[in-house]
Amino acid sequence: MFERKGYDMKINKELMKGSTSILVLALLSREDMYGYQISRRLSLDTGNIFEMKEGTLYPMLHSLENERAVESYWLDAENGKRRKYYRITDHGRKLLNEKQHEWESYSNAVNTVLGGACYE
Amino acid sequence: MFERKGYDMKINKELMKGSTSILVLALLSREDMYGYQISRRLSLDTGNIFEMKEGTLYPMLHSLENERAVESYWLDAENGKRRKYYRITDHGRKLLNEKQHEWESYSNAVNTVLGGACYE
DNA sequence: CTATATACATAGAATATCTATGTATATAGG
DNA sequence: CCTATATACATAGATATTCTATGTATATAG
Repeated sequence: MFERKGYDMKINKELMKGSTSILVLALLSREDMYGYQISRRLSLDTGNIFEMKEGTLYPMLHSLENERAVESYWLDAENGKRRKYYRITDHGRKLLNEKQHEWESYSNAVNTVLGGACYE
Repeated sequence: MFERKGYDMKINKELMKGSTSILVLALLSREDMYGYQISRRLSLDTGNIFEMKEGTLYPMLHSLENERAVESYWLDAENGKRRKYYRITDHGRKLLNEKQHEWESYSNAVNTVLGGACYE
């Protein structure tokens, strides 16, 4: 995660904590997706800023399912692979909405503090 | 941390991870401060969104000092207490600058993904 | 036939923050 | 007078999240 190709941009992995599930829920709010697709889409949408590893993504999808924020179903792809699709639930949408408000409060607060920073 | 008074707004504590040191460095970039003052200021500046606990703040100040991002010195206050002030170093300012760029990339990426979210 | 991409999954390591606790002094309230 | 609260520093251990490493399996490209 956080290995930008070109000019080895490295973002502190810890920044990611707590917001990964928001990202996944946001993607699923638009369309059903399967795990591998989610990880690809995240890299694509963010110019490789986020590269969510499978060791992070799959356990998270399972725990989102446990808390009834998403539901899953299997489909066979034309390429011969089995794909486990995830669909967001009403509860999941509510959760996403809450998390988005949290994120706004949080990022505004960080920007407020950083806004006063002095570099020399 | 993250207990907003009025309408028990609770922000996922995990969101904080990785950005706490940026906040501390940003405050110190403007003026020397002591630990207790930093924790108060953070609460004040962010409307109680951030309430950095002492168990988080003091160890972090120590590790920032270990990596030479800050320096400390003791002063006696007029109220009879001893205060350990922290001063940011040149290295610390460089670090702050880098971390701020990381934060921008990161928050832009999150906003990009959230921007496409659909709530019903 | 071997490497790579796709596709799912789990166990254990690493790390950051929190909770809980400790010390000590000053001040306000009962 | 005594106790609670605020100030001010500090550390040990619990908790939680993500990462690393590894595993399975199939299809396709070279």
